[in-house]
Amino acid sequence: METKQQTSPDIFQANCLSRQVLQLIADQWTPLVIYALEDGTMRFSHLLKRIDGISKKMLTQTLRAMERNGLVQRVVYPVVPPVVEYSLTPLGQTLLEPVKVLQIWAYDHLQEVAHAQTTYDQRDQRPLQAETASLVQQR
Amino acid sequence: METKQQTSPDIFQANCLSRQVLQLIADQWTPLVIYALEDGTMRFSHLLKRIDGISKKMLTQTLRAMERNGLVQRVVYPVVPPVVEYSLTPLGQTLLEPVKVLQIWAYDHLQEVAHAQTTYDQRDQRPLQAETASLVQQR
DNA sequence: CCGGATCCTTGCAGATACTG
DNA sequence: CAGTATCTGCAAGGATCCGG
Repeated sequence: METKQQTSPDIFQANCLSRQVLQLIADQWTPLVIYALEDGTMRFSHLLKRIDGISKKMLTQTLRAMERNGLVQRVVYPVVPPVVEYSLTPLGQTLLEPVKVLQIWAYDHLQEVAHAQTTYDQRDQRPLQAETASLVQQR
Repeated sequence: METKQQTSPDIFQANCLSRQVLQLIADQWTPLVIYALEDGTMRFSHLLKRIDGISKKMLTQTLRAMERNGLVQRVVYPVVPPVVEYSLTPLGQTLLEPVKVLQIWAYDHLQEVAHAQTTYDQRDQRPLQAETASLVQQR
């Protein structure tokens, strides 16, 4: 009972905290928002224009979650019309590097992924049976 | 005509290929599957047990997508009961490093995220107006 | 029995309209 | 301008059945 369940060292456990944290940033928009805020502060509407394809609702949702997780800071200026500015917190800035690593990977392997998809879609229904199947019979 | 629109250099464009590739791996389960296959080949049922919380359907779906993207190789042994083994392709192995970077970040910043969440949930409805608002009036 | 296809329910995401 | 509220459609995801 000395090792509490709450911080399972095994990321494959559902109750593992690092897994839960990982899932906070493993969604469609969070990496893009982080990347968009790299240069500094941005207004809501600017983010909305910058990140092509995101809806107002999704941006709000994503920013709220990120704010809750301490990744972005949200500052509201009580003027009319309202001005709301978002920026990365120091914690959020530490995510820039990991996110960039992912982005660079994506860029570097565009071709391979595209090629793999084409190949897969072509062979389509071909089963690709293993010719070494006989080896496994003795299981 | 050599530089087609399909490869927009700006990741903020929806038609940017690197963004589309990025979204292929930015989901709940793909990073975990990659991480689970680090050590080599695993059977479907083993993955299912190892990755706590994933459903059979989601695992199938995730593995199919990863196979299509060239990240994993799927080998079917036509025996009864069926044996299906999955392993990372060379391309998939190049993702191990980026995924690990993310996972390490998550582990390193557990506390900060948890603390930020607690703080956020406590102040809850407090608006946190900016006291520097007057500066902005002149916008 | 294992892997996965099929149904069916539920929650998520988009569109629109409205408020401060 | 920066959200919130409501409705609606679709797809994620769980439970169940099926083929081999």
